[in-house]
Amino acid sequence: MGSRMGAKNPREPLSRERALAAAIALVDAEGLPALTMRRLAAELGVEAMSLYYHLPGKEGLLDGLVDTVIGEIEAAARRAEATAAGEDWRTRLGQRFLAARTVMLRHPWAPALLSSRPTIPAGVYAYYDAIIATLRDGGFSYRIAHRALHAFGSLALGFAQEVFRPASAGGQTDVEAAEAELAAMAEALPHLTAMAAAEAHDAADPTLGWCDSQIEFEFTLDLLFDGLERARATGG
Amino acid sequence: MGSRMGAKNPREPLSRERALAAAIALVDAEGLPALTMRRLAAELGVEAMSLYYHLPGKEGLLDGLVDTVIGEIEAAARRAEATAAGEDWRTRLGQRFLAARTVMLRHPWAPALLSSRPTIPAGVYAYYDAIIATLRDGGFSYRIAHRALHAFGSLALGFAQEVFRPASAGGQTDVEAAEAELAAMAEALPHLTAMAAAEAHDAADPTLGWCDSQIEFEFTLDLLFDGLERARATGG
DNA sequence: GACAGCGCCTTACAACGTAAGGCAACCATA
DNA sequence: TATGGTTGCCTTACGTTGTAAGGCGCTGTC
Repeated sequence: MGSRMGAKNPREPLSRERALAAAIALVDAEGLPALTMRRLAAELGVEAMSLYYHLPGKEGLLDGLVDTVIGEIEAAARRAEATAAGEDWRTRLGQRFLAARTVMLRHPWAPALLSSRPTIPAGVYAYYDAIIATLRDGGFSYRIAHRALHAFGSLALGFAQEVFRPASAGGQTDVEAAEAELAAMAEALPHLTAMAAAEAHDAADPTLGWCDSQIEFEFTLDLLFDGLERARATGG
Repeated sequence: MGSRMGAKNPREPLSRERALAAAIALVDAEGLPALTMRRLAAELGVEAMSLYYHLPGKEGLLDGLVDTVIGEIEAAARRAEATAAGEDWRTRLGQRFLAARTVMLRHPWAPALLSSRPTIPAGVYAYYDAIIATLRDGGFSYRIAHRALHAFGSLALGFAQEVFRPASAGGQTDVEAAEAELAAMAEALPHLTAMAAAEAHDAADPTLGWCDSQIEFEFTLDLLFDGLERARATGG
């Protein structure tokens, strides 16, 4: 039972970075609710209170997670906009937003966490600053740039708006119940079910899981960009 | 100490409705974190466990809150669209969205609660169904209607995207610290501060609290509606 | 008048975040 | 080399949360 019995790697010394990395791994794997101080500590082979020497409480931990994600987004966006250097404003912005989206898809918990934070993380302001820069570069007034930011909304950070989420996401595969539910839905929500029927990309999938694809994201992007271009032309 | 000593109103008999009403009042007044089972029970002059006879746990309580808000939105939207009957699709939809927004402004906690729910509330589908109906009535294909729903995103439910939230919303009025922070910001975020300076509606307000007005909401609405109209014209 | 059950309460428990303090190992200094 | 402070982790304990289990009084019915 000697402490520090192992030869190499006698438990490397914990740190904010290690804690944050473990937290992200944990949340990626098991979702936000799984992230408790005790659980994270266990994941690091340590007791809960030990975390407090490297992190200012749970709130600070969450702030760290947010900052890390924003950092990833910022990095991805910068790369994306670098490869699109010289292009017009909309392809540059589009690349930026799509890059942000890939990060968000890697961390599905990020939107919920970000929007639950009591204050807007500092990194987000930097991100917005870059957007405004691109818009200004594209010949937009501050006024339209401002409104554009609002219009983009969470889209700018890569949030995918999932209109339809499977009603029972858990391993529920009660077929007859699902069919009954579907029938009831068809009566109560005629237009929605008609749309689903008309739009179902893969016809074999009755779970309404056909949304939130890249297509929708880019459609919205084009919609907004077109609108902004016209707003600029008519002089905002 | 006789129980039931009061003459009239000997504590009317609790019910799901009374509990939900009290919960909404509580959350309106003190925010979501204040809503605990014990606190809500106390507000009703009752013990915590008594709530479980009328509500299926806290999750069920939150579901009830969501349903209530969606109900308010639905009612307001129906009224709005009724007064706009006969108008074209965009004024009808616009009225609907603005009505939803007034409800959301009454319940600032609603967006956070709604987006934190693990499954989309049933009422939302009904709401979307009405939107699709209006779009179809306006001559849109299901495909564009589908994409329109995604493009609207949370806007359809009246969510106001607050790009800027006061960094320290608490009664922090440390003037010199705020000024120092502002100066640092001007250096780190030149475009954003320039925009803020150019856009500040009331010049005396340095807290960046000049966003998220009705104007921005309607601007985005017009942007999207214009775009959709053009998408319809070119045949989606 | 016995009895069923509704409505509320009491008690208790596990899990959470975290305050307070302890203890071993290190490191600089005298 | 002895010593005292600092660092890094642990132990214990507390208050708060949601809620399972069961008790107790009132009310209505046969």
